[in-house]
Amino acid sequence: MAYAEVFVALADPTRRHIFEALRRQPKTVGELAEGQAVSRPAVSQHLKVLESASLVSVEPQGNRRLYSIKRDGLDDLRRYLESFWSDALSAYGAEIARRMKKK
Amino acid sequence: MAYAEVFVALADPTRRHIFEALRRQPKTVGELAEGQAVSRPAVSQHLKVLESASLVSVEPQGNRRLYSIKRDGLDDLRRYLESFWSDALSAYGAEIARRMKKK
DNA sequence: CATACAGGTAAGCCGTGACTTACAGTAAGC
DNA sequence: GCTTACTGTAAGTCACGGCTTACCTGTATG
Repeated sequence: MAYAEVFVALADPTRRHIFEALRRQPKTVGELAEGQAVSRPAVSQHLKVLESASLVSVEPQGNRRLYSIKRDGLDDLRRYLESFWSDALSAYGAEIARRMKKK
Repeated sequence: MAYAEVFVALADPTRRHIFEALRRQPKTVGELAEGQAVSRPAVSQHLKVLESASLVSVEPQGNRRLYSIKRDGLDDLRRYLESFWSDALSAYGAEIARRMKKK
């Protein structure tokens, strides 16, 4: 059920921006806040949500905290989508079969 | 950018329930409302959101309206995830290379 | 036709969440 | 040690979204 948290986390535009800013390389909170339209505390709060959704991880480095994308954070969501895909396929097959019967 | 709407649409638990209720077969609004904890108008409003996110489609049948899952509705989201996956892979490769260099 | 049924829409309430400012804590530099 | 960066947390504001009730529309049915 972890995909539920992922949906909520990535539904917010600001949070997606932050998440995508981490695609290239890890960044500190200050660096992340520069690229965003909101204040630094707001970024901190968003990072908290992203972290509890297992989408990012932190590594304290002295004074600052380096955030980076958690590589397997999207796996649950991916599996969720896969299951829908197979369902859609089978439904598609059923529809085909139904139409062939009709003819 | 259609994945943004999908994130928002599926971030709500009730909306996910409705969406998943349509996995098996198409249903009318009344049938959907039975399986949910909320009122029928609420279901209608959720269906509106799901429809504008291209996740479901409607087919009026006389008195009632039959909702069904739109098969390619999750494609944009899927592609979005794929791009992250390749990014994560390359980042992983870079990390490996970095560590090998260090040794 | 008139009545009932199925569903979309309007209006209003209310909780939640995103944001800001202000404050607290910890590491670094002089 | 004292000050200066870097960050997390508290408190409070405000808008938005999800829900309900009430109402309106259109289709079937007697």
